[in-house]
Amino acid sequence: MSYSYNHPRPALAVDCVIFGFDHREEAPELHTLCIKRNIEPFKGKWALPGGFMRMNETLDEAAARELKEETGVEKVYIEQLYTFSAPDRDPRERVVAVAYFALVNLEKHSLSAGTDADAAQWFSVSKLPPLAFDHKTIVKTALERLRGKVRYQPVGFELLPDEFTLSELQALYETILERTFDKRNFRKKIDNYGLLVETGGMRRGKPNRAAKLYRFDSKRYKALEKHGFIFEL
Amino acid sequence: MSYSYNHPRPALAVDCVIFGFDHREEAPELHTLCIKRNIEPFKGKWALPGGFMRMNETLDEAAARELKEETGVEKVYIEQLYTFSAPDRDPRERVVAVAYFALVNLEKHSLSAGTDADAAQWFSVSKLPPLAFDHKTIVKTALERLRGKVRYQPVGFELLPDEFTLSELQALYETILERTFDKRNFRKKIDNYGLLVETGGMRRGKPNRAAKLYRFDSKRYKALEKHGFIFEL
DNA sequence: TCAAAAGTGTTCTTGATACACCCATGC
DNA sequence: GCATGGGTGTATCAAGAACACTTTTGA
Repeated sequence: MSYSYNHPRPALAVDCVIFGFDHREEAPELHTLCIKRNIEPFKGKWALPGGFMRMNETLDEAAARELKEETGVEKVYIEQLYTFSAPDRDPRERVVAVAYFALVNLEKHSLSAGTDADAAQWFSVSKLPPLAFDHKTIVKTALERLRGKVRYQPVGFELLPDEFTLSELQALYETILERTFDKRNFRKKIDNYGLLVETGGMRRGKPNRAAKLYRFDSKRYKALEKHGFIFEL
Repeated sequence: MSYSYNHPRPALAVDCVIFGFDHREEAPELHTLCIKRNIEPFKGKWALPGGFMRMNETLDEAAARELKEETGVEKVYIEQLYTFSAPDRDPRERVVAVAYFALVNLEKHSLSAGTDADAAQWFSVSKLPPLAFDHKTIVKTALERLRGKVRYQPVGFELLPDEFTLSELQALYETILERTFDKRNFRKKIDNYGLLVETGGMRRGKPNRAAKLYRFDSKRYKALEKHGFIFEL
């Protein structure tokens, strides 16, 4: 290969912050999927899944590929977050990392495909273990972005099962935004948008009244969005 | 230099979208500063200022450095935008570009330092010339980001002189958001935030009533921000 | 004295907030 | 039958929208 430009080249990595939400806990919380490194540097430490971009793929493709290879997660919401470039972020040489964040339904991805339990694990974001490289900073940045984004775009639904109850949705927003909502007002607001449809199913199994299940009407949202509609919570 | 990793390495460039606002036109508009390329590829075409990251600097530093070197612009608001990685975005070889956007006061930077008039030029964003590489996409992405950002963060002030009139501020928001505001309601809202202070000066010179000048109280904003205050327009 | 933009209040409508009780279910 | 969360309505308050005239200035 001959280079037309003659410049020093950093290695270029992608790293993924995968957010999952556990709505079944008493104290629901956001979780992040980490993998245990089995090579140096930081061998044995927890880190974000990631790897190096190939020369024939885009960063988006690299992020999706690494996500699948390292955690089995695929076909989920994923978005470029930020590019981290501190010269010493990798102890061995210059590596620039393009970070992504993904939103997944934790139930669907509760650890199975291609990873043994010791190699990948969900951590609640408030109890992260020490992470390799600058991955703690990356997670923090991702959290801030998620908090900002969730307020004016309906991305929260990506973290829930296809069918969910209004209480689950409310718990999700309360967790991410670190505040509480009045139940009646929350339901009223969601209702007004007309973006949820009852599926007919009910969430049973707990010793209390069964809850109606809803799904997010993304077709309707896309239609509204084109006419300048802005989801805001 | 010995490499610990053995991976193909793309060249890594930074490109800057510099936004300026001309409030003196009858039809005020956002402008972008472009430079004429004097090397291949795309020699003679207009392009965003930019260049390659060095191995001992961060991307932020590279962006600020290129901005200054190529346009003389320095000490302005600048923020990382997005990283572009289409494999064929540079016709010669793989170059990944980390895009930044800067907000400047157009009057202060109306082309002088270190650039001849043929080498750098402001274009209104609705009348951009054909741009090199994928720079058109980059400008489009920057515009979308600016539009989103301006609604909930007081970044618009970066585009105005230190002292500005309320009409200028209103024209700025109307231009960026492509809508109109009622003059009285706009002033009321801005007033309620208490983030503008009268400087005592007046904008004179036109055959109409002189307008009071204001400046943005960024100290007060930072204080409010810490208490969870959110600017929103 | 004229044209052009600055400046200013009130009414109405809409959305946000606050608040408390009955209902269905599994154990 | 009891503990647990599901589900609902109304009154008040604050913010947003609609709307028109007088003032100051330079030419």
